[in-house]
Amino acid sequence: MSTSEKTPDFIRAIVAEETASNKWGGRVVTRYPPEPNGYLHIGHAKAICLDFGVAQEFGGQGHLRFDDTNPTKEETEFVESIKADIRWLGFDWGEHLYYASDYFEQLYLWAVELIRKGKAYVDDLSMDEIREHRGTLTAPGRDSPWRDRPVIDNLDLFARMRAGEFPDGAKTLRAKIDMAAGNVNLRDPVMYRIRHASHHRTGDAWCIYPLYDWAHGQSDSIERITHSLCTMEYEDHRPLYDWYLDALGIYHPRQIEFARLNVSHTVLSKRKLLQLVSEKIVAGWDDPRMPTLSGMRRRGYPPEAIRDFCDRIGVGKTQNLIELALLEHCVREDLNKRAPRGMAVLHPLKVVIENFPEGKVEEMEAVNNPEDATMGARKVPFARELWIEQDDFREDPPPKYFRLSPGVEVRLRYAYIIKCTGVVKNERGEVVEVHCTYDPATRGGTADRKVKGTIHWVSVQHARSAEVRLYDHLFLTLKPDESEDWKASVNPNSLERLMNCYVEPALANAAPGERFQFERTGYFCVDPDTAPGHLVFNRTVSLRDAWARLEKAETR
RNA sequence: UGCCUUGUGGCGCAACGGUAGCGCGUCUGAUUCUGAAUCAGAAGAUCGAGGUUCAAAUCCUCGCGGGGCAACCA
Repeated sequence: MSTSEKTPDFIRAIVAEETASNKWGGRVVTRYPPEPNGYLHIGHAKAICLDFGVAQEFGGQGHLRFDDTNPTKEETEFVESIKADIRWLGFDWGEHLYYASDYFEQLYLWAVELIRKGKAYVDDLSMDEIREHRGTLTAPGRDSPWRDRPVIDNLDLFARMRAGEFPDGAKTLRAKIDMAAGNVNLRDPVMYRIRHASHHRTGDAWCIYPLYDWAHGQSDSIERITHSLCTMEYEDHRPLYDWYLDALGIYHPRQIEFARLNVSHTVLSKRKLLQLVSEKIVAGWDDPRMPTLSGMRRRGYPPEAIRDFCDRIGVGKTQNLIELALLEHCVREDLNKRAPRGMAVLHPLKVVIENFPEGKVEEMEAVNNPEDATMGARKVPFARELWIEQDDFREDPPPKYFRLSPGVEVRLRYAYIIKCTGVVKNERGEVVEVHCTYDPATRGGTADRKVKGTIHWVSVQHARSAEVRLYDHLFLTLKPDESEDWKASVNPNSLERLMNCYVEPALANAAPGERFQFERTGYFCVDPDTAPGHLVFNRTVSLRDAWARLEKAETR
């Protein structure tokens, strides 16, 4: 609904315009082209939502194409995780699953064609020599001594490169463009390198592999992509993208670049993410603190919320830093209307209701989701001894504290109004038990007596114990990336494991992946570490907490 | 001292020569058996200087500032 009223971003505007002018014969075809060398993260989600979203909105088709041109870095494991993550996000490539490696033969033929046209040559320069000849950002490069090798020799040498006659790095195939170009990408870019390495899909069929620039545009062309959307760092590559297609005279898609996503309090570079995992700063790629899709899934972020987020951040060309708070807002908004409620006590404190008969149990009716009546209600057992949150009792309450304290009344959610009559302390003077009396006339729903506070609880004898993992920002700083020593700002308290929590019995059989709102504390998701007799919940995101703000403001 | 790109509230995105608007965040207040949600309201912006024009965020100059690019990575 919101999208229909929103003015389209510049990419959708271009697509709409070109659709209106029938530039592409009524087709809209996009592609998401990951390299299978790592896990997908929220930044990739932006690109995926854009690529598949645009195709969907214009009645076109989105392709998934693995850009697998570098056998030394890519693995099947990543292919599978990427497919799973994209499906989980909610997108479908239908029949259109492709691999750049499927096009190796065609690419080879086209390379031969460029050689014949005098637009490519075999170079004997070493990697270092090529770099040296390339010049610098401000100084032009120099031609390779092999640049004017006769076509016939180039043809012969290139065939022998493919045949495996030369060792790794001995020769390359280069496009003959302009060693003095201001755009460094145009200084005779390498098209093929020799790598005697086996590829995750083509095995040992090849020992020469195309580079990104040579593979990408031609793959787009083969698939008859209309709009090839990529991030800004490829902007300087567009002239080369266009050059190859024009030199070949084949179908020519339009490349459009947009700014990649940056999110506060985290890092989104594959290298850094890998470091977090390999240095065991986090538990793995799917650690709930990670900005990976697998991490967010485990944490309990719904795919709908992530898509909504990608929708709201927009698409532009300027450098951006999206506040994590926006993502959290999207998660809360989605979960608020869908997550069933439950009561759980994270930091337990025992309450004894002195005038409630020992051994007596009452069943209280609790609404499953006040936002959605169709989700029904459940029974919650109530007895003489209860667990409440330590934060919900203060022996010496500060001003505006609406919860339990000596002589003060609060409502127990869905149950009775109770009044604190006294406390029991241990030898260290800490309150270990709170004594109360209840008013039988105030049972859930009946009495309309006003009390300032309502707190949640769990019956001691019916409680199930659980482990709860609380997460905070992985980094303390807004832009950890900015610092050379980015790991210094890792939040030492980003994970807090509470081993001694109690949840209401209705939650006893929750299955991994199920999401709940624990009333007054936050949204939680059952972790796969859950085993029979051992419940584990991840806090997806806390509820907004006006009291915490107030208290924080007072302290300052 | 090359090439490409970009400057609108704290953050992100609109306004395409005609009253600068939206979302998040922040702050009030109402309401509430979740200090949640919801509702109402507030504060807060066009990088600078010149021009063109009745009128400029928008067009033109000149400054200043961000980002990217020199793998046989993608």
